[in-house]
Amino acid sequence: MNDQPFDPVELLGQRVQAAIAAAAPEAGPEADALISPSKRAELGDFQSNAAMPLAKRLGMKPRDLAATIVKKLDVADLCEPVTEADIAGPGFINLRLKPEALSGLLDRLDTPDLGLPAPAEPKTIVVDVCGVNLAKQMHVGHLRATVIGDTLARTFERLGETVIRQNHVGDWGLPIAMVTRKIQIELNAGRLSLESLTLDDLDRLYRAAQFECTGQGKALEIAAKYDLGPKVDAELCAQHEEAMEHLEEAKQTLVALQSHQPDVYTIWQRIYEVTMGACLEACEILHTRITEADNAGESSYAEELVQVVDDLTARGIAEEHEGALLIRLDSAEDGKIAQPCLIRKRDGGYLYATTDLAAIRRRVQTLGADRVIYTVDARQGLHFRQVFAASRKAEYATKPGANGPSVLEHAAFGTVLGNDGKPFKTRSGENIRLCDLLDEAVERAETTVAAKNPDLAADERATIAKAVGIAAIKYADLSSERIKDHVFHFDRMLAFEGNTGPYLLYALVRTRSVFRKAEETGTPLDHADAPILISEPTEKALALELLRYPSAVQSVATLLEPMRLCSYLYSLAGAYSSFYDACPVLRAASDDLRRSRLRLCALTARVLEDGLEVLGLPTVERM
RNA sequence: GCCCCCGUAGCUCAGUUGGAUAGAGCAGCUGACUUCUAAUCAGCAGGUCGCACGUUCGAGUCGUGCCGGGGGUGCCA
Repeated sequence: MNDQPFDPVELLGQRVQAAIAAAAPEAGPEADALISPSKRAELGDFQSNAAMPLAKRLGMKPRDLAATIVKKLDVADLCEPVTEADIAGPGFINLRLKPEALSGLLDRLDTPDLGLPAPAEPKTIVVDVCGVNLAKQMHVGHLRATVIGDTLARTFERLGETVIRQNHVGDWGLPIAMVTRKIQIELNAGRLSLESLTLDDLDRLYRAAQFECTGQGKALEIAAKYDLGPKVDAELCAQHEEAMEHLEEAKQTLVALQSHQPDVYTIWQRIYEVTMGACLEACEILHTRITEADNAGESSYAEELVQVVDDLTARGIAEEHEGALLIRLDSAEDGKIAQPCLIRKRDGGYLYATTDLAAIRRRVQTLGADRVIYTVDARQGLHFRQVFAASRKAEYATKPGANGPSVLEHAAFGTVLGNDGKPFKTRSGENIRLCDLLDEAVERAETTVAAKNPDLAADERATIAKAVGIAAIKYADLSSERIKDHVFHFDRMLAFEGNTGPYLLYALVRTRSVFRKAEETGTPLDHADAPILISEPTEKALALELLRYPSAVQSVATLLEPMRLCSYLYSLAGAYSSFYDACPVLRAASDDLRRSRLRLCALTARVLEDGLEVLGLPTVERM
């Protein structure tokens, strides 16, 4: 009974398609009806643009074809009569829904799943999120990888797919060995204790270790390049030798780490604990569903790298070049890539591409991914093109028994900029700690909440501020196109006006407050099965907006653009605000009208709630 | 050098596979609160869609070439 589409675009699409088939059989069954919401509300609710491209293809006059389509069109149950007068411009066909048809469609949307039924055969989607590194503070880049990744994962969960989040923690390799060694030295010198180790300690020591082991090498190169003289060279050479010694020790530490030698491994475990503790705390504060269970760090692939490289060598996928091992991609069918994918260094060490190949193998072949999505900085673009092509060449991207490779996608995001248009950093060029950023957002939100609503008790105000601050910061990240750089601007995201998280939270609060008020005043609330009456323009606009919800969620999944849902919810919130302003609900002219409007409010509330849940924004009852 | 991304109102951003008069918000201006939360709504003003050709009945959207900004580029991750 509910198998008919409720989405007017789909429904009218079927009818127009049938009309096209009757009007121009030679067009073929694949002819698209090209239905979209009308650009000009005064001309109709929906329009079909099908006649123009089709007429071109068939060598007909578009208006003539449109006239024939209109003649064959059977939409009497849905639309106001469609005549030649509804053909406009070069051949647009304007369609206007009958009010009772519109309320019928809303009835069909108003089900527990809100028009998004679970698929018969769920797909398995792996989403790579977070991208944290051991011993380093999280910053705005991690914010994007975490927030966008989690929202994409939530979207697929909402659509009923099987979702596996993977936190590919950078927890292995030489840089980690360097900091491990550094901490070992500090411990032995009594300057540090494992018990009281903090992420700030780690962050500081990580950079110190980097500097010790590599810092001077670059300086020497520069000195040589600009010929700074023998004294500078000698000085730097001495330091360089020292760095080489440090590096050598770090390599030994790496070997010790790889063989799980207890004294070193214990330190590594503690580093892991401290870093991941902070990371998971941030994930929780950010209202994501990322947990410890999603951890699948580089260290978890350590044992697999030898197998992978042996396998690739044995099958001739990888070849040796000047002592290094690489996979050539310049003849690959799926996009030639000039730069080969390097999987083993001359010194025998593995690279991050090696780990990523092992990760694709596990994700597709063991976890069974039909689609793997990487929410990672756009600057990694070439790397992922290489790794994706290499894994397809090696058939690691193909599920056992499958015909072709699973879909591998880099959901690339741009850089977060400061007000000056340069990457978002402190004046001295340091990364700003994510936890400080979140604290500041919540603090600022609390100030505003206190100003707007001074009557709130302190604890409720704190709860609201937390939700508003986090919603603001997340929404700012989700509401523009992923690939574009975006400017981080506290005042704008927390302004509570315009296209912001707080505005959406407020819209939801307003839908809820109607029901609270109704209860307070003893107004009857029996609206569940009330017939929806569409009379006022703002009611109609709201109804049309509500019907777009399922396709908005779908488009996030297709395009991997949470912005689609943000725009939709913003537009829905706007439609609701206009409706709320123009149409009295509790004081409506009749009981029927009040019940109809209450039902519209309830449906709006459910769609808003559901949409905010998909985005992963926390909500509140009052603001 | 080669490759990728971005360029739309003063600012921040939308603009579905090419469709009607390029849309929001902020800032500016004008109205609306003894009223279901004004954190709102209704309206005004604001544009050489980086530039130039091309394809098309039709280009912000597709193609080519420039200009400007950013990023990447086989032994870091």
